[in-house]
Amino acid sequence: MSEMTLLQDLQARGLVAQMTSEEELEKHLAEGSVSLYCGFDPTADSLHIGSLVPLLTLKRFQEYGHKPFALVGGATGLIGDPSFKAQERKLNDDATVAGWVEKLKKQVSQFVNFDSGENSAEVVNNLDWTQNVDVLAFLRDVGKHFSVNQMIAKESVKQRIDREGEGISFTEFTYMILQSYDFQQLNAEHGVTLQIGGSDQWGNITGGIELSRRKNGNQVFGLTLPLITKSDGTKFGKTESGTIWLDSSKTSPYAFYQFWLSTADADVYRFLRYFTFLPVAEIDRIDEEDAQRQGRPEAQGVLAREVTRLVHGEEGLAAAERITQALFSGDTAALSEDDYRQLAQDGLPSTDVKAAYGDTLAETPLTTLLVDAGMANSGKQIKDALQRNAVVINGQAYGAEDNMKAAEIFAEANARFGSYFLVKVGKKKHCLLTI
RNA sequence: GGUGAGGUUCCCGAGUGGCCAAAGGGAUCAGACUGUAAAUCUGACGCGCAAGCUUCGGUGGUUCGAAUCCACCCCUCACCA
Repeated sequence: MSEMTLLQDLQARGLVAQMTSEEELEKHLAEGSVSLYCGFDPTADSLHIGSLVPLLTLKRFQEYGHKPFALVGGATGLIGDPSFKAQERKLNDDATVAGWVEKLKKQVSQFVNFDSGENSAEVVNNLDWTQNVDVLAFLRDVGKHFSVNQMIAKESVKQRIDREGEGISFTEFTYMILQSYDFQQLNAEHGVTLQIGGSDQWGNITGGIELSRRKNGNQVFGLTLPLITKSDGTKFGKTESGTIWLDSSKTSPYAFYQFWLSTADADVYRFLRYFTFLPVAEIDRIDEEDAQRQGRPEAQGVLAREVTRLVHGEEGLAAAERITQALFSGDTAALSEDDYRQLAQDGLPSTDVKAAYGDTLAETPLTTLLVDAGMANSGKQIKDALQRNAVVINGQAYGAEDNMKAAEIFAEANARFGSYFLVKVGKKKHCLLTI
């Protein structure tokens, strides 16, 4: 890491979408430790990888000596951010949101350091300063600073206002004011002078800058991160099996690792810049070397390792690599009994066939059994796979005629070490069945 | 409150009495080719191994037969007040 400033590093990584006055921000950051914040709204019981860039960016700031505040939106999560959302969203009830807040607090805490003296991180909840504000006071003291004319001109709500067939409720429309109030409060109470967020947050951030200037008389700054896009135009962070969560009980380290490993070539070097702490020069070197080499690039492996380590630690990474090695090396016969036991513990989906079906195993079609095991969404998919010899159990491929032969297939004689069956459907889906 | 437009299978979107489990596209899954890529080609794609079963906002009705017609209700949007 040479003489690069934080901003230069962020820019080299493509991590800056917009910011307020580059020169002044650069100067401000050079003056000493800056307190900054980023908000995370509880919309589920875990964050997903969409929040990873902001989380890692907080960490990047902290590594440069700044003090990060992770804000969990106990209040804003009750309202719902309309920014660039096509539709009005359903409200979640208080208790649910409160539960999510607690989980997010823990999750967010993994990424920043709470024990680094002066610039130790803090976690705050905007419910703390909003729940007791009374409506009239809010309207008079805060609302008065916002012009509806300006608010409806914001790009982030434009499509909801202009577009045929959609609309926006007053509740969601007010979201921007709440977020602005957060910034102003954090500025007043904790000396926070910078807010970062996704590029969709720009409108909300500038609102807070304006409010801090008017109410606190302080100049504060904003910086947004780019929307993560994929070259094929599909949405980042989703796979066939759903969202990639940061919580290991929702997305296992193995599945997480696999997600990154399957990053498209066209995206992988960009993602290395976004999601890892590897120096940009190092990433460029990997890019060049991959370009020279025939066959499989190295970048996906590096990306998967780095990000899995950041989110799930060395242990999670080791588990993910163990499973990957076992399943994709092609040599599953070489696995020891201990290895099989380890696979299940490491997060390879597993089912106890005997416990689940017992005597009815003989009448259970493979289609049902494998759907239950989570290998497909419907029996049709398994049927299709069977017809194409894509169902492989302990190295043996089965066809459509074997559909009703579960009892024979899962006989003890066929099991590895008397109880394990490694099932593969297609090229990438695996699970462990035991008897 | 008034007027108008709508609510179709994961998404978009056709379908206005039988030929509709419902066109087309996207997404997704599987196969070939590969690098656990991309692109391309092939097949699948409501549920069910199958016989068969259940869908077109909801409820009732008309009809031999309804996603399609009628009534009421719910929801969304736009404009007007």
